[in-house]
Amino acid sequence: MKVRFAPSPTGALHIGGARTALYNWLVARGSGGSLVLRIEDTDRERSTPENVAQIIDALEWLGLDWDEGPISQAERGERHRAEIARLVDEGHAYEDEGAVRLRVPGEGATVVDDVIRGEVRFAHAAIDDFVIARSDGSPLYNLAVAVDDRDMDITHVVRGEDHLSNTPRQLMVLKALGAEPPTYAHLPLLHGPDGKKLSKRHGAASVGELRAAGYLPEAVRNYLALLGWGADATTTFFTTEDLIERFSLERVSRNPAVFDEQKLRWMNGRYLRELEPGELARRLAQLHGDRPGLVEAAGAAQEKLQTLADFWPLAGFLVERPREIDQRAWQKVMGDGALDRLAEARAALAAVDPFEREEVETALRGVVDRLEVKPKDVFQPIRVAIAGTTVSPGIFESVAALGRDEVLARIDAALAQRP
RNA sequence: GGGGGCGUGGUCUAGUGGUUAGGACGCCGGCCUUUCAAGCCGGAGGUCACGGGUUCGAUCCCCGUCGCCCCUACCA
Repeated sequence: MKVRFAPSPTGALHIGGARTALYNWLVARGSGGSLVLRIEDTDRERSTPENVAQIIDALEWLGLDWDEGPISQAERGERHRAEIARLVDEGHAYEDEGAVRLRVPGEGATVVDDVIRGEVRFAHAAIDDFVIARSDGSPLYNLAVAVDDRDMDITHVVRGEDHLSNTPRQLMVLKALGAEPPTYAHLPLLHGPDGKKLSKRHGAASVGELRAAGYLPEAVRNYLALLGWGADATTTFFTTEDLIERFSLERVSRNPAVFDEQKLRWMNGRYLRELEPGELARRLAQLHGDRPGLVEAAGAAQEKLQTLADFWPLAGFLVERPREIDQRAWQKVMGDGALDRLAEARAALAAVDPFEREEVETALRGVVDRLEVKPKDVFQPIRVAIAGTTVSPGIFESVAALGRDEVLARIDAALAQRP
C-alpha cells in the first residue's frame, strides 16, 4: 500500500489533520507500505513556508514519519500544466474565459467506492464543468491532486470526509487522463463540543497547542486513534505497536466525532503516571526548561498530574521558592496554635537523618502523636509554610524533595510572620 | 436552491432480526486519607433522531421526515 498525507499549509496542523496523518501512518506501517508527505500549496496566496515548517514540526513531535517528501505540489506546476494541455488537446477540457474547464458528461454518474462508506453515487447532472486551471494557467486543486496521486502511484487515498464530494471530480480527471483510480477512504470529520467545525474557539485545537498544554505525543496518538475507530468493545489503551497491528480502515466509523479534551486529559494522566520520574522530569524540562531538583519534584507530583502543564501550579514550589504565602491559605490553617505546632515540626525535622521520605514521615507522625492532634493540624501548616498554598503533592515527599535546609528556611520565614 | 454524507446516554464508541443495548470519559455517592488528586467500590443517565412499513419480533432491513455537517470557488 502506498498512501499520502496531503495537508494544505494555510494554517497550523489541526487535530483533524493530525488524525488523518495518524491513520495514514498506521495504514502504511501496518502494511509494510509507504507514506508520502505532500504539501498542497497550489494556493500561493494562503500557503506559507512558516506553516509548512509548523506542520512538519507537529508531525515530528507526534512521532509520525514519512518515506517520501515533503513534496511541494506547487513545484510540480510544469507537470500539471502539461497534463492540462493534453486534456485540452484530447478534447476532455476546454478554455472558458481564459480558464480551463473539464467536460462533465450530461448524463450518467460517477460512483465512488469508499472503504468506509461503501458505494456513493454522484449523478453527472449535478456537477458542472469545473475549472482545472486558472486563467493565468496555474493548476487547481482537483487537477493537481488527481495528477499527483497518479504520478506518485498512490494506492489508497485516506482523507477527511469534506473531500468526498470532490472525489467524483478527481475520478473524472483520472479517467480523462486514462489512469486507474486509487481506493478511497473518507474519514468522519471532527467537530467541537458545539457540533461546529473544530476551531480555535474550542480550546487546544492544534497540535502545537496540545504540545504547549503539556500532553504527551503517545497519549495524543492513542486518543486520536480512538476518535473514529475502535478495535473492539472494550479496549481503550493501545501502545503504538498495538495500533499499527490492529488498526484497519474497515473499522473506522462513519459519524463525525466531537473532540473531548477532558477525556484526553484523563488519558494523558494515565500515560504520565506510567513514566519513570526521570523520564517525566525530562519531558517537563523539554516544556519549561530544566531546574535543579526537578526529578525529585516530578516524582512527588506525578500521581496528581494530568498534563505536564499541571506541574507548575501544583508543584512549582518544589523547584522555586514561592514569592509569598497565599493569604487565604494562611488564614485558613495558621490560626489557633498552628504556629506552635509548626515550631514543633521544625524541631523534629531538624533532627531527621537521613532526610528521606520514610524518616520524614516517622518524625512528623511522631509530632502528631506527641501533640495529640489530628494529622492535618500539623501537616497543613507545614504545607502552607513550604508551598504557600493548601494544595500540594504529598507532604512527606514534598518535604523530602525540598531538602532539609530549604524546608527549615521556609518554616522559619513563616514563623517570623507571627503577629 | 442542487448534490452528498451522517444520526446508539452530555461525549467517544461496541453490538445483534429475539441480550437486563456492552465499555470508556464526564457526573453523583462511598471507601481511602495530611490537602488535592489518583486508586478502588457503587449509582444515576439511552423510547438505539422521529414517523411509517416488512416481519411472529426490529436499534439492526426498506421508505419518508427532521436535524447536523460537507461539496456546489479561477480555495484546498
